Amino acid sequence: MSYPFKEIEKKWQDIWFEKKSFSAADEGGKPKYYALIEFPYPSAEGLHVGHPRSFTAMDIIARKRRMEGHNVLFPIGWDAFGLPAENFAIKHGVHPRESTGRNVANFKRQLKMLGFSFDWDREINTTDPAYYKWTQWIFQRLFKKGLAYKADIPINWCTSCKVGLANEEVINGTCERCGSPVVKKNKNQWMLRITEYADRLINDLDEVDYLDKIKTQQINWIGKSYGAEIDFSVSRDLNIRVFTTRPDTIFGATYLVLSPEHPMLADLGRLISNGPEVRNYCEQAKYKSDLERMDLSKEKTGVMLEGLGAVNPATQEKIPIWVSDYVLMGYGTGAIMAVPAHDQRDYEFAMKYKLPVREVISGGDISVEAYEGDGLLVNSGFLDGLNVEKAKEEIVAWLGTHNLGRSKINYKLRDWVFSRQRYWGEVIPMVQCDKCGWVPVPEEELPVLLPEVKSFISGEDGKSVLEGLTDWVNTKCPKCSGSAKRETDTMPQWAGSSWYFLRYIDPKNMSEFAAKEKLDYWLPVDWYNGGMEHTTLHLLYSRFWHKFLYDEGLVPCKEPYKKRTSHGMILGSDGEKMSKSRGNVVNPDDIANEFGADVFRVFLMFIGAFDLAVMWNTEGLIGISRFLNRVWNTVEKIDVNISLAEKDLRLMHRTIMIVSDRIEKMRFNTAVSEIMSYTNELLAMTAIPKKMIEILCVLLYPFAPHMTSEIWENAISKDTGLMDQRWPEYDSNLITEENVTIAVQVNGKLRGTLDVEKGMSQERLFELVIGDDKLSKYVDRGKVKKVIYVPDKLLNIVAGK
RNA sequence: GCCGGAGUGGCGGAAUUGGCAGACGCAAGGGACUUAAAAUCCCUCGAAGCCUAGCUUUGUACGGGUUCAAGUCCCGUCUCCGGCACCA
Repeated sequence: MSYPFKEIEKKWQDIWFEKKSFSAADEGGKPKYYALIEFPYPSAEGLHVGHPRSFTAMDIIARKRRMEGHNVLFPIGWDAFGLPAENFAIKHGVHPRESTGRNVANFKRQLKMLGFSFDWDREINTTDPAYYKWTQWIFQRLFKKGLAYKADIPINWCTSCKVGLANEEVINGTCERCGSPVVKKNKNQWMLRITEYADRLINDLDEVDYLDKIKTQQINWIGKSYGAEIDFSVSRDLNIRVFTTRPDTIFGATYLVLSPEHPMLADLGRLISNGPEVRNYCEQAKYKSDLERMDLSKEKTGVMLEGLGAVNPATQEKIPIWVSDYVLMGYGTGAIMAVPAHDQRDYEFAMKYKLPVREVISGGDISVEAYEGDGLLVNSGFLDGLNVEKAKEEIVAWLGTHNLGRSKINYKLRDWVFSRQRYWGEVIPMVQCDKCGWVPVPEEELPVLLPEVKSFISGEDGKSVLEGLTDWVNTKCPKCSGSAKRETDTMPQWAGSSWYFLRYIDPKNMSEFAAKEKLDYWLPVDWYNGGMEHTTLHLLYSRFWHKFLYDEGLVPCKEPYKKRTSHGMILGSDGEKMSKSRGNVVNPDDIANEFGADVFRVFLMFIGAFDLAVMWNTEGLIGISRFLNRVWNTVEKIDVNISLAEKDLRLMHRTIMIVSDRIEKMRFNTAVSEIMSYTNELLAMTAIPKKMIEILCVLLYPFAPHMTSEIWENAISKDTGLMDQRWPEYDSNLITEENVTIAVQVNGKLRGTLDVEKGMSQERLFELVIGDDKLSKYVDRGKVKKVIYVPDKLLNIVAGK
């Protein structure tokens, strides 16, 4: 008979909710512990099974920490601004506030149904004016410190969403959300100077405990590289400045290449004989989508600036200047010195346009491909005979003394495009005055509320909904009271999520984003788990904001998250990403209804290694369901009169050790299998000492809190609740068996096992082998060359033939 | 192309630092209980072979190597997944 999970789960959820069992106090004698999961976007589809995978994991940590005597903060909220709600509004005319509200209610129901130990008193919502007031406030502080600025730059423009995208939202030249091609478009945008923090975002990774691959991703995304800027003279008063990481190859620089967007092209136009051709090429580059421009397989294209040349400062040779879209304006200086012998991209370009290739590093075969490795310098004047590293130093010094160049560090990381031409986001709290320029809306007027609108459809020309609200847009300058216009761009979804973990600390504070004493108490986040897909952008952005707030003296620590882990995705049973169109979506409601929340939770932890992607397979649920029923049935065998035998103690302590360890290492699948084995052992007994059931309840409680709480109440104690129990410590004297099984090998081959007492000597063991009927036949005593003994584990007898 | 990660029975997956490969679970087969079924419980379960109470050989993507001993370490190859991608 299966246990009545419906009643039990409802009962305990009500108790927890009514008693506020998981509300965190902002002080107290206990050590604090801040466990964080990524707050979800409340989509119309409801909870994805990937959410409870992460939530259950951190819920296990949170519940275990409470039992270990910590004051635990485990909060939840809603990252509720964003495109889907707005797209829904465009389609159905429903205000995003309304649809978002509905979705939040549904998510809440689902999360409660799964029994997560969230502190519901601290629930936050990024679309709540009381929340976004502070998002706007932080933006203004960034502005006041010169870290937010407007720039007229080519942005990524999604042709379908009609919205500017951050570089990070462009996937292979297409829009991350809708997959449409992305083109360049000039737009005056708010930018955040994240590049100013690039070094600190790399260096401070030393202080935190993130998975190595997460650190690597952060470092690679920032993309720091060391090189030099070098000036190539074009005419008496014109220089082209290039950035290169290989200044050592300067003697092999046989031409220069400018990006089609390079500002200098306007000036150079007058000096060249093929101006129209060049202009035409640049125009075309502009209208190419990123998809086309980034297609690596395509042949490189370019146009030479005819009648013009630059002087290679090392060789004094006059070399041609080209324009090509393989050089990007957004990196370095937007101009390069091309060294075809030692850069594959330059090599391909030189081959196509029959440009000279000059070897300056020996070691490769430049008739086949560019050689990018190390070697001795040749054809390089005073650098000849040096290796690459030494030559770099020499040439940079030489360029410096002749005032032709200097060493320079560059980053792949660009400043953060912070503007969106959208309705459903935080209004950027700025006003533009003809006289005073950009002026922040006075702090006491924050938040700038998102105005009500009738239609959510943006203009054909990419004009946003807010731009159409003339009454709202026209306002007075806070400084001079002259006529001024409000900013109509809104913030990206990354804004609200860049600081939400701070608001949890003091969610209802009306006068500050969070009180200092509370921040001092709770920060940093002790453990933050989330999806691998957020380990570059969200993590980088929120670290950037946090560092800024630290510089402002508003938070007590440099890094927001002490420890960061990531869970793998849950794929459909077909091994594909779950999606409506594939029809492979699993609805948590169905699972909870049929099997119960506890089975669902334990199953999610059992399904596979936590950090790897797993396929959903419904069959496995039956195994977990049986397991929990078996646990439920253990109480029938409780015998309060029998005491613990030594072997029971050993089993218990071993299990405590392994389960504790596996939880901390997030190897939940093996923690569960260990509890299963323990349960199997218990059920094999004719009578079970009560203590052993107690331990079973405690160890399983973080995974299956409802049913273990019920068992505890029914069979262990009515007075003290399970959640108030102490997480057990193990006795290291009791974790090993007294008797051990030794694997006996002859010449590395397993020939049998021997059960002996612990700590037996090699000599005695060897005699036992010789005396053993089954084993002795493999060993010819006279021919034994060597015996290898791993105490209490293995004996390997090496013998000649 | 570059940077990560993975490849183990019919399936999901175990195997702290090299030390009994296949824990735990699913599926399957057999048995008990039952009028029957479901549920539950017990047994078997990588492959091949043989003189079949057992024994032998073989086996962790593929090919080499190191070692008394390799799923684990080293070299090379293939496949899959994730991230980045003309970043000079």
